[in-house]
Amino acid sequence: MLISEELLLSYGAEYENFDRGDIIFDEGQTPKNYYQVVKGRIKLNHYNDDGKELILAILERGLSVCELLLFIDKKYPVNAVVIEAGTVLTLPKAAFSIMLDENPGVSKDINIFLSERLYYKYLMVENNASLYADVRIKGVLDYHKSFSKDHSPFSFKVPLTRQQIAAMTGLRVETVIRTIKNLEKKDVLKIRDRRIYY
DNA sequence: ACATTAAATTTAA
DNA sequence: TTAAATTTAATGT
Repeated sequence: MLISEELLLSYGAEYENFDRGDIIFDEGQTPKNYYQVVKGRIKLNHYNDDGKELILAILERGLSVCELLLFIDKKYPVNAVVIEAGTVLTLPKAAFSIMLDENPGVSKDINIFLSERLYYKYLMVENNASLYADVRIKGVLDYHKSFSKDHSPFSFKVPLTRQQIAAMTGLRVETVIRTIKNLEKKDVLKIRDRRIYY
């Protein structure tokens, strides 16, 4: 949990429910709120000129949605779409700012969180520049596993569909499927009931 | 080595 | 019971 729910509520945050497919904000809109996922999952995406989807991030419980936009005066570069129904805590930008002023500890937590995200973003970009599909896919898997505590092999049940992995790596679903099967042969990951364990 | 297209099958909403 | 996701195969770049 990035910021405790009690603290957010005390500054006027409100719970909002979303269904699968709902849009929290669109690309080009001006950020007005701080959002924190309480339940469900949200993807940040962008469609390039061919109409191909690029997924920038998938956010789950405890994570905030594009919080970096609250510190600068820019428009959203991505859409936020709900992929698993749930609840989001919403706090207007002004109240968020006051909360930070009055709670330096929270401000520091956000710094750490942002730094960590940026660090893994570097790794993702490096991996995605690779010519090899397996390197790109492993980059995504490592990135997501970095959120889990257990680092032992095959302990992490990857919460992504093949299509989502494809949209994050810029590969085709079919390539993702073949590459994942090769990685299983090489004992890099395991597949049980179609789910990937890494 | 990967993309594209098409078609079949499995799974989830 | 439709829609979405996964898989295999054939063919193209």
